[in-house]
Amino acid sequence: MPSDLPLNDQALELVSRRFAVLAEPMRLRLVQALYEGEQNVSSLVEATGGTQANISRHLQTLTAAGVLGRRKDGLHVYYRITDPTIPKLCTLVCGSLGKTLGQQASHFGGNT
Amino acid sequence: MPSDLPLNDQALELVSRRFAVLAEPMRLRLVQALYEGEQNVSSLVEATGGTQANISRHLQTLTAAGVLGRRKDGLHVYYRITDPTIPKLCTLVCGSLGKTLGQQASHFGGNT
DNA sequence: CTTAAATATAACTATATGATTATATACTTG
DNA sequence: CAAGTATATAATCATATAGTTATATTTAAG
Repeated sequence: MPSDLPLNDQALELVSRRFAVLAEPMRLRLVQALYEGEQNVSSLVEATGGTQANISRHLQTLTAAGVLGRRKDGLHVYYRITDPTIPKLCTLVCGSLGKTLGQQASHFGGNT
Repeated sequence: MPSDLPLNDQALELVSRRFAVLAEPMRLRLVQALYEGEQNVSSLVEATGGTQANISRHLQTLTAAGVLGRRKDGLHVYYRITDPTIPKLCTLVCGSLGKTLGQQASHFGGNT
């Protein structure tokens, strides 16, 4: 827990950038696909339905932000989630949206 | 906790939009300022150092997203945090960044 | 060394949005 | 109703970035 609020300008910039990384549907799709474990780029392209170039760019964004890690094995490059807070963040947001939207969002709350 | 992953396209859109709302330093500054309790626009303008028009726009964005609530009292409009997950989200991100950045981020971890 | 496959990068376009300036709206007081 | 204050909105500009297409890089195999 941050001990001395308010955060200074640099800190706010970093926090907002972290949120921005998660503010794209395709990147969330990639993160989701990696919940089960590491996957190479081709698998992720197939899993997400994106183009190879676009997926590669998003993977780089996620990796640069420290969200994902990269492992190279021959021709293939495997990505994995390295920041353990990512699933927690997504879960928190899903829960919040589930409450806000109520039954319209059956994919969030699991409160059937 | 989401019971049936992966989230569909609409859900991903909503989650990413929620993250996007928090992906701006000025909006985080507003949220921070409201940690202590509700404040009117003038106070928030002063607290954040922004212009009145810009603050008003950001407050509208945050309110439309369900992050803030609005209460009108005469000439003044008071905003408050209504989504209890917001502080938790920020705390999670701060903690994560604190670990990643180490001592460079004395404003995150409070680990002095 | 050549070919092929997996991944990354560059160049470009389109779109979204943050900041600013000016103006409008809403409310209070006299 | 007139004047003043608090807040919101409109119009505009500048910038960031997601997606696409084409090409480059890396590695393995023959």
